[in-house]
Amino acid sequence: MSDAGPLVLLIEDEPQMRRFLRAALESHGYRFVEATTAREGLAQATSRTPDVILLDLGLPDGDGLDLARRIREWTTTPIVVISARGKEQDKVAALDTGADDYLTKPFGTEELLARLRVALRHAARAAAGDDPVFVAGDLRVDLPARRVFVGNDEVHLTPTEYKLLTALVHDAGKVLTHRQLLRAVWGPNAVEHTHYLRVYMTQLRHKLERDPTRPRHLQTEPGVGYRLKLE
Amino acid sequence: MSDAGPLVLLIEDEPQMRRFLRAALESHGYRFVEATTAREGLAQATSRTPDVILLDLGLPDGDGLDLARRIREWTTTPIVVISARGKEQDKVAALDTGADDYLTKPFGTEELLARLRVALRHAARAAAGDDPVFVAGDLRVDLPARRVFVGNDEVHLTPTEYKLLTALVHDAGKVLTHRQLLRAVWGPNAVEHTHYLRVYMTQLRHKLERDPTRPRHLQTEPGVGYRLKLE
DNA sequence: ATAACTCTTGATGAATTCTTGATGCCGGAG
DNA sequence: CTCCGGCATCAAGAATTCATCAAGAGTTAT
Repeated sequence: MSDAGPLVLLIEDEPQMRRFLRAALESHGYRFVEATTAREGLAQATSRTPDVILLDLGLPDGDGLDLARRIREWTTTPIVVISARGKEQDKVAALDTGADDYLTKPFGTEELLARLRVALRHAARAAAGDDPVFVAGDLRVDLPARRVFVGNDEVHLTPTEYKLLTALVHDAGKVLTHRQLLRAVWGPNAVEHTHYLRVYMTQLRHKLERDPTRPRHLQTEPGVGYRLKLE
Repeated sequence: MSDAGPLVLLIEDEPQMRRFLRAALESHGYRFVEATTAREGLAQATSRTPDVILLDLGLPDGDGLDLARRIREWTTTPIVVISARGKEQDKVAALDTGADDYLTKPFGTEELLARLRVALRHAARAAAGDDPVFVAGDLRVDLPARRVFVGNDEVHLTPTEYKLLTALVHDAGKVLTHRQLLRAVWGPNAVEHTHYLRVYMTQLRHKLERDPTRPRHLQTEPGVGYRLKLE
């Protein structure tokens, strides 16, 4: 966080609300970027890496929740949702999707700013060691771009392969049990299908390891699970 | 990762609201402690180290905000404020004092629970960085990552070896009887198979001790059991 | 509708781990 | 001094868990 003020990404399509928010932020030393669609919002989130994201759920293209989910795939940047819908169900859905706070319109400037401060407080505390690009040896996983490289070559992963890899990246260095991985990739109902894991680990190794027989990154912990080796 | 459910400290004096919250939490697998005064709340916060604190601002003795401030002096445990006062000014004051969320009465059970989940998510992420690691001399056991080091070298343990070691770590310094260890590792049916213990203690010593003949960590208590020496 | 890609599932040999018995050591008791 | 019980160690077969190949089912894109 530079001394130029925290950077807020504002994803909002209504011009009136945008003007209101712009005024509130500007007068309090925040820098901000704007986006008026979900697509644009996602692009800005990846390219500008804001300190906090202010997201209106009622966007013209696609669901705001979907956007939140997409963003949460690779970053923990706080998302503060603002919405006209005040139903409890809406709040629960947004918060469980990964939003960190939920404000119902209309709301006061001061409350908005206070909740933004809370979000930034959290972000500051969590910021240490939160690199959206994982690197270990010749392996590089770019979460925001959803791309994977070995050396200089990009490798294509299927959706399942990628999910498995991100699960490992998320707790890189730690041992993840079979159950943990299965739950993360195939959902809570597949917790017993250990065989899936074996098949996909072999495929991942064939794509990511120089010598799949002697894995340097994707290590198996016999009787326990797997882990992604750091360094 | 205890499966007993997160521990909530509930600081609330109104009996009716307390009953409501108790029901909401209980039916969702939370454990909780209660306090009805600020003084008691502070005491519980320090002694029980809850995962999240649910704080009503309208306490009989002293200001709830004061309590929040006192708690924030030494811990970042999430504080979710619930209050009858819905003025913007109140919210701002609470949030800036260190509260992580602010709910105005009346509120729905589902929203409360969702916001609790958010708070716990934050706490979990904040805690993820620093693993509680057991250390004794050159022996280091990182339980969350399931990794064991001797000096700077990581050693690989089989599931059974690791279970045995964690049983000893769990009561480090104390003597564990043969029966206790056998029950912990092999289950209640193997309580007689003392031989298992000998075999695995030998293996553990070979992996963890500089000189397996003269163990510095894994000490045998003749006729009783074994213990992991602290230091 | 077709083709290309992805996921699921079964079969098989390889690798690791667990169990079990045999053997030797040491100190105390007879 | 010798025997005995508790302990440590070694090693081999049994049991479990893994890696890998391949084929058919299911999906998605064109």
